Amino acid sequence: MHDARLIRERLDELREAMRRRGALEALDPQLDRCELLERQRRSLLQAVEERKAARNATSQEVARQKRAGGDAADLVATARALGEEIGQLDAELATVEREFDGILLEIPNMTLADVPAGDESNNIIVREWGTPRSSDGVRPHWEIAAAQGLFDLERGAKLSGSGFIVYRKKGARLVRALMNYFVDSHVDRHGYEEVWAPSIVNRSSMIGTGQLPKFENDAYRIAEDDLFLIPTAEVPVTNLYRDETVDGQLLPMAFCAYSPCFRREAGSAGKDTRGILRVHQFDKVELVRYAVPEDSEAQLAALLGHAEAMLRGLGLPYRVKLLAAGDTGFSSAKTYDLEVWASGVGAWLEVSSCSNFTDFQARRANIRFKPSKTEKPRFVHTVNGSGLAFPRTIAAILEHYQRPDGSVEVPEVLRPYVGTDRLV
RNA sequence: GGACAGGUGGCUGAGCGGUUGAAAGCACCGGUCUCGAAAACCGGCGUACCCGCAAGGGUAUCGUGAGUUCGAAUCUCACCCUGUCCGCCA
Repeated sequence: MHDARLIRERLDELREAMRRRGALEALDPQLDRCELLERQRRSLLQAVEERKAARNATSQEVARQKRAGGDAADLVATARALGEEIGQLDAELATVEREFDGILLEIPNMTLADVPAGDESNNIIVREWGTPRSSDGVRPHWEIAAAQGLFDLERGAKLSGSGFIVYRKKGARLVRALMNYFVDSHVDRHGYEEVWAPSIVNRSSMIGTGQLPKFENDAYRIAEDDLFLIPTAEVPVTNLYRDETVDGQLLPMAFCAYSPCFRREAGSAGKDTRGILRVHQFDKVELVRYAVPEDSEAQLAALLGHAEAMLRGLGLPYRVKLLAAGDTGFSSAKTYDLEVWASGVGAWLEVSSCSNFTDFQARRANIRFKPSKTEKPRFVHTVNGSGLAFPRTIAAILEHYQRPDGSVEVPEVLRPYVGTDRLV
């Protein structure tokens, strides 16, 4: 969420930011409306506060006179009249604020200066690592998996519906291996605090990180309790310090959490849905960092490096893509996608999305820090990214490491976890 | 799920419906003292928003939301959360 002052003082800047996202046309009427509401809000606020001040003074006078044994009937009448006015003005103010906040909650973050403007055709490949394997003679992961019995899509569909997978045998083992390899690496080598958080969160948490209110349809909701299945561990982990002020000396803070992720993927049927590329439930290890504003870009670079280290460790060729403003997520100010090369599918698959959210989430979730004993609290910057998402990583492994005999070589770093050097 | 108890400022902890933004203590900040520190003493010390160039002024805030009242931390209702006990259970 943006600072309401932005609407009053830097609306042009906000407009330009929306233009860079290609969202200005859609949002311009809302911004105009916001500007009007902001003015109305202030004038109503002044009017109502003036009357409240008068009422407070009158009430004090009533108290004084009653103590003196007097009759304050006329004062009480004045105060009551003020009270009625206040009631009306307060109601108007509430209406204006509700609409204002409603709009503000649905305006995306402003991207940083070095993010290219425009749609995804303006994305920039920042770097590539490794040598993509030729697709010649490489079978797609779903064929290999079927041959080896690694996952069971049919029975997943029977249990839950399409888009739910049952991993079996070495497939299941591979999931567990990735979980341990990723978490161990980030905790032991990259200095993250290990976190194991709830997979179900409340509405406030979802608003805090920006999933709500705009994207409620994308989440699984437990209506009875108004709770949501998390689409990523980013939600519970970022919200750990919601409505808190942390000691500035503790920044940066770094958290690493494995979690299942649940996504309705409403409206995305048919898009990259083959095999395990887009499913309703998958597993992911998430990295989250809290930073001092001046340091958030450095923290993003560090986090990106930690995610990249996983792909290098696995020996999977990948590239780093800086997303253009129009391709950058709602809450993000800057995002790098990590894409792994899947030779069987013949495509680059997104396995991580590393973002700097600046103070956008912190303002929503009210996460602040005190720079020093004497300074006022400021909003932290939040940074996060996958390190990594499992299904596409598994797809890439199966394809990159497949051998002519149909078996799959287990990446060196996973062998201790998988227990073998070949999936047969 | 049931029965009690309780939610006050960074912490502990007072608070007859009327100068209570809220006693007191601790913590913290500034100062005096000291070679320095501690102790002692003096002063300060929440947050958000509005008006104002500023000085300053105003409003709100005692779990959340409604309500009663001229006036609510104090009364009423609903909800949320915490603790204890019972039930159930991996």
